[in-house]
Amino acid sequence: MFKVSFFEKTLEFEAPLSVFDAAKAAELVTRAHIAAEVGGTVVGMTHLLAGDCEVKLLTFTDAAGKHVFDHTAAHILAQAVKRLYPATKLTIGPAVESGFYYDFDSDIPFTPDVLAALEGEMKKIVKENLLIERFELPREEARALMEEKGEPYKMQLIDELPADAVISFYRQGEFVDLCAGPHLFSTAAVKAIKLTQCTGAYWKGDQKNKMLQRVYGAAFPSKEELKAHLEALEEARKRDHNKIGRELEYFTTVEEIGQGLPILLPKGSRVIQTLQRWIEDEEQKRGYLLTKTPLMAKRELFKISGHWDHYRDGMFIMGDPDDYSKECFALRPMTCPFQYQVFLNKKRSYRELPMRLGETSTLFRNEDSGEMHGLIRVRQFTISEGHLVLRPEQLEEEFRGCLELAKYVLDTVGMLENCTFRFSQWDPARAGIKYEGTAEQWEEAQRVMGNILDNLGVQYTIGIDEAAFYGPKLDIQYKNVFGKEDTIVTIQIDMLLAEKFGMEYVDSDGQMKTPYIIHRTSLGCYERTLAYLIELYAGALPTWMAPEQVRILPIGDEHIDYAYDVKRRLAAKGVRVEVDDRNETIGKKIRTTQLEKVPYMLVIGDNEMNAGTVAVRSRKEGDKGAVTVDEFLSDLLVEIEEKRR
RNA sequence: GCUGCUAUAGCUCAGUCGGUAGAGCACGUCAUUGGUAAUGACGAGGUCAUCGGUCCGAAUCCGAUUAGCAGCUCCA
Repeated sequence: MFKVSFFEKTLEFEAPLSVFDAAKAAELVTRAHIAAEVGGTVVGMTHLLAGDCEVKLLTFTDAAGKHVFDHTAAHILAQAVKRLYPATKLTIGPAVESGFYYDFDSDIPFTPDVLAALEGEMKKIVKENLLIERFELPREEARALMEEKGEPYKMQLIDELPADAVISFYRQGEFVDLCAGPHLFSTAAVKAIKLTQCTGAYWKGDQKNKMLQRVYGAAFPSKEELKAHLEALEEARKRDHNKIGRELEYFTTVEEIGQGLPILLPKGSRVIQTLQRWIEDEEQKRGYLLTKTPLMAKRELFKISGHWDHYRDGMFIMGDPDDYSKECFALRPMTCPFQYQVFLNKKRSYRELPMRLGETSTLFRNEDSGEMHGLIRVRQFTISEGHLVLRPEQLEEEFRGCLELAKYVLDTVGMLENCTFRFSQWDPARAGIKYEGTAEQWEEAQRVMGNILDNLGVQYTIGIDEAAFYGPKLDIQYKNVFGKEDTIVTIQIDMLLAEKFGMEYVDSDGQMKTPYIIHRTSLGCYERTLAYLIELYAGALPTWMAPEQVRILPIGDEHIDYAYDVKRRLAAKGVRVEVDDRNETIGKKIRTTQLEKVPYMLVIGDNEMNAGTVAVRSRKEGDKGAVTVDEFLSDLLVEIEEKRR
């Protein structure tokens, strides 16, 4: 006898039975139940229960249930590929957030036509209602089976499994795949499938390995859900900064200037200027000293910093890097070695620390040609850079200050809700290759940083092998409208570079000490942040940062002079305002294209003139009726000052 | 850098079998209309991304380059 608890009710059984049968006995199972969680492990409905356990039934709406569903969809894809292109070699095919993918090694390119054919074959497989069975084999037999099926990648995967691993397979019809599972009961539940794209991906994610063909897809229990998913994707595309950022004239690119070198048009420039002035002022309030350092330096500087050894491929170098009879310059990829010179300018006392240095810093990185993307990944960008030179006991307090500033800044622009924190650590296996310094130094820096993060109550994930070459980082990750993640802000502890540059201060006991350094940004890089703001607000930026805050619309020729008078009054207070007099007498037929991107519109006509007012139309609140210009202006200035969203 | 796709007017796109280029919107002029997504007429705009090849002839076929997109790898 054993007990199976379904939370709602508990039953007792004598003989082992499947989750499905147990749930059926409990009268809990429906068609929607596609998997289960038994004692915290996700299993299929055919999983045998033989002892006391707690069972939670899963549907597609549970993340774990969707995962099982998508994984089965990936197997159906692989089966379809093997039917239509038997020579294809299978590799791996997991479920991912956006659905699933499967990587294939095939000589035939999977063009859109091929994907359509595969989709058709997948539908057949679903109709065939193939039962999905799990079986386990000892290592040698597992290997032999994969050899017989002609699957070298699967053989390699088997060889790499730990000695005590259970080697399981799943069979559906004629198709067998090495897989840990779990899976659906049958192929029939996967009612709606869309193969979205085919791209390249390296085997095991290693650039040195063969490039495979990755087919992405999405699958749902019903056609309606698939349709809704595809429509949501379409909506996200409408917010794509790379599309609307160009349409709304924030930026453009020019073939002759080159990849990753966007032109910021007047609107984009104005937004960035607004952000930059705000950040510089905010940092000044918080005790930062402003610096302005060169955009380039001789190779010798980067040799000291270590960039020459660790970052040379990512730098733009002018001159022959190997000819030491001549000068060789490089554009700066980072600000650190330049800003350190500010500290090194004279002998420093402990009384001067913490020294907080801030700079709006333009950097140059020679990214690989396939990496560039709109304003998000570029070769020249400007960052709200800063370095804090500290006594050891100031580390925690200053780190907290940096984190508070970053959170305040991200919260103000509205991005904090979509942020997560990542504690980026080194990988000891790459010591001396990617990372400088000793294991002791790294362990110490990471211990200190871990303590600080825990003391501050920061919820973070750990990213192994995500550190900088000189130290661990706290990366603030931003998730965009497509669900893609990028680092927006980073705060790093550096125990190495101060020593390399000979940075020292005289401590209270008269001894020379090496300071700690925090590298940090507050708003990250302006171009990338602008891109995310455009997406976040679908181009309709909050008033305080909008490139055009007010548009004045005179109705009739006789009001044009007054419209310009109102414009002068607003502009004198720093308001970004335009008059639209292009259709001065058109009246009814005023073009309103893109007007929804401007926070306020002032309509000037006879009614308003008689009352000495303007008719205010707010993007957010609609028609606000007639108010005097002074009232409108004072409310507007308060809204801008408060940086309301 | 890698795999796949793409490039025709400022934008969105037609252009069949290889025979010297087309629409709508936008833009300009004139006329017309007094309140929030589209008045009418006329006009201007393209070395079909660039370079090379095949051909009597290339927007169209082939190759290279450049740029853009998706993904991989890398990264703020």
